[in-house]
Amino acid sequence: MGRPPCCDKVGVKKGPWTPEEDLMLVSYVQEHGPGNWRAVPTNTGLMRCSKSCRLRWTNYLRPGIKRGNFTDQEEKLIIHLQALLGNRWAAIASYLPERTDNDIKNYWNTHLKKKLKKMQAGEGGGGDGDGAAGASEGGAVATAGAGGKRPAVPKGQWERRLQTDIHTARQALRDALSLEPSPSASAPPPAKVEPLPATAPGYTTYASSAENIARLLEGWLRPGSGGGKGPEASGSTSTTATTQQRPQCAAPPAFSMLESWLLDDGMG
DNA sequence: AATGTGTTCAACCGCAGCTTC
DNA sequence: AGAAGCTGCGGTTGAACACAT
Repeated sequence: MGRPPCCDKVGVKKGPWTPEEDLMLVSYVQEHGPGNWRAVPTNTGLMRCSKSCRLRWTNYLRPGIKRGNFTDQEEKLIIHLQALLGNRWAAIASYLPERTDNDIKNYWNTHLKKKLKKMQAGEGGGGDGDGAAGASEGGAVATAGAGGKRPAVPKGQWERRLQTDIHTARQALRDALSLEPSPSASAPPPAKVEPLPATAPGYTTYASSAENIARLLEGWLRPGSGGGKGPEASGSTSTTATTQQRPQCAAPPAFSMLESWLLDDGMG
């Protein structure tokens, strides 16, 4: 088992993707749908390993990805979910369909960790105005299992645990929102973040071209649009098993929708 | 203006689970 | 039933950028 053979091959390109490579990947996925990554380098002529292609697609090129600053609500949701689920970024990302697990992970490591530490220090460890702050360290370990790798939960139990997770997440979100009533419930969804302005930090011409590629796909993405091969196709091609399937290319629901889903008592 | 330090984030690595043969 | 291959995940790294001195 172990590493896919492709990663051992010499001549496999590494490092940042070029716009040309992005274009090749995007057009391939557009034609065949995501999945069967093993075939991508062969069929596209990309000198990348399948893993790299998949990563590039899911983290950057996949349509529907929101880039730029996290909103307060997203931040809050992440904090709570992290406290509940631990470092299971993919699971957390499934609650934020517009964000990638990598993004969330990075945001957690660079912003939220520090923020929570500060908050804890400021509160002298007592108050727990957020509730999640305290749980974020210990709780994470407890839930995520040793080492943070996928928990060794037997099949079936995993599903049940996921349901519990969802339930707990709802509870937490409800708590979070009741602690600090957000305007979003009735107000326009705050999640709509404009593409980074060209002056924004971290914005490069390269990023802009990738974004353009993603934009090109918007039409293809739209359900019912002529293209045909869209998210649905991806759903069918991707592996069937996992119970925590991310809503991969599905047109991302508005954040308020997600909230209402989480808060919806009737479900489950 | 030049240099040093800190921050951010895209990408890589290795492991583990699932599927296929 | 077992081995091999593929995919997905989380941790980590390092280059690029921003800010401070």
